[in-house]
Amino acid sequence: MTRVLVVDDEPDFRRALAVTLRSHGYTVVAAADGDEALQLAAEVPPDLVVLDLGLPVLDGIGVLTRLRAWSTVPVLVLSGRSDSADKVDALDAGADDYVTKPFGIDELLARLRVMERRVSSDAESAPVSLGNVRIDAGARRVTVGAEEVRLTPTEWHLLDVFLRSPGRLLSQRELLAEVWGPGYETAQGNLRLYMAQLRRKLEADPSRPVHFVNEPGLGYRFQP
Amino acid sequence: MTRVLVVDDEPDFRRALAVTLRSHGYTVVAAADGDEALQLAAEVPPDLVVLDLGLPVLDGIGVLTRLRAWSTVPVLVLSGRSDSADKVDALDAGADDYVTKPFGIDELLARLRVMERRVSSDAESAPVSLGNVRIDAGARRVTVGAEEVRLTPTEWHLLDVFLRSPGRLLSQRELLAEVWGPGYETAQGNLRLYMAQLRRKLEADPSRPVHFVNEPGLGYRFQP
DNA sequence: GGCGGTCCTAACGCACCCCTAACGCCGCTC
DNA sequence: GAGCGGCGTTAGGGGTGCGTTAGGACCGCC
Repeated sequence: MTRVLVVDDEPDFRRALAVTLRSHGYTVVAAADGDEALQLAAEVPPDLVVLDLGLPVLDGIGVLTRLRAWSTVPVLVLSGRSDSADKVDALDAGADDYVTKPFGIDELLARLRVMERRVSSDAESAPVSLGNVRIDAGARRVTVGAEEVRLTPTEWHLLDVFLRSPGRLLSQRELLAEVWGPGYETAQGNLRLYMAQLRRKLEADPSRPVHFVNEPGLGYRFQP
Repeated sequence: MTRVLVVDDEPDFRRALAVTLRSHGYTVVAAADGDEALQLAAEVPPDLVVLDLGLPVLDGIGVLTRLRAWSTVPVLVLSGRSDSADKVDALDAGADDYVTKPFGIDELLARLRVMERRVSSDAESAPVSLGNVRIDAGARRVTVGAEEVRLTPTEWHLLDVFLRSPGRLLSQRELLAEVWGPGYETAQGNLRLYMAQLRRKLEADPSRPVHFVNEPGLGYRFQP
């Protein structure tokens, strides 16, 4: 299920858009202003973002800039202004698409499908096996041999990030920003703790990790 | 240099667009009809495609469909029709963006930059091969033959600088300033040390370097 | 109110990485 | 052939990052 974050300050418009998106199979999270949007995006990272430019206090470009500091989620910008300079500013600030109000809902849905294609082509979730450890991320289930192992929400969150980029080295900044949200990039002790937890539960010999390897000074790598 | 394939049947428009794109640093290949476009795309795969929908014989949607059979290159569709159904058709057929004529050239360029961002972020993980040594800077991973070689943070940092400018001679001042920061331009012993480390880990015969060559009195050169 | 579970902070060894210094070698200059 | 500067190599000490443990704060549930 694709999760969409809708950011717009007009309650009626926001609600109408949310209803339409839900009727087309999306899971919708709505925010009324920039701060709420950033907070929601950090707590439960969405798959797509629909962002209105005309927000009070923190405007759309501001939201986009701060979001892009740690996230690469596709963002579709909505705006009442069709001025070319506005479009260029938003697109160069990190937006993936720009639609001017009023717009046809069919076009918006089609453009969302384009962004969805890109996301889903990256993420494919099939069960992973490490020796006698089986990880089924979709079903939120881990079994070691015959017996089941329980993971806490934070452990799952961390494991998800690794499953998304197998073999790649993930810097501590990336991991911290992804799991604990932006602003927690300095809580390294936390990351060390949960890496130990994952290893204790998923590695055959936790003191000699094979699948969750640390590269000193760089970060951690998940080896399937 | 980003390669753009421009497909449009109107010679004047095609030429004008090509000139504009070239003046903004793109390498442009132009095609006047669908068959020529597909042939060119197959011969020398472009990084981006700008496709007019109103082509004779094989129309834009047809080109898009055949292209998508084997290529995932980003495609920006141009069209004189602003009808919502046309946009939906093109986007669902595999287009990444849809711009209606007449359009502001600034907007088109901004939208091309968006697609360019995506291509370059994917191509970030393009591994480099030196003999039986494989360097994947994106995944932070180096393998010599079958076994993996670990590099320290400073070694990676230094290697990154070389990978960014292959074949170019880099002065010691440049290297020192880039890796150790400005002010460390005199710590040449340091640089010699880490060059030795890189050679020991990446050269087949470290005492006779082939890829990391010193030019006495000048600096070092990376030969892929 | 008691209790199990989860999450976070702080502190302590230990290993490893980075830097400095010194020495031998080669090629260039005179 | 002697002197010199630049380069490659080795060894050792200081510092930092990592794994680990213990303890307390917070929340939901019985």
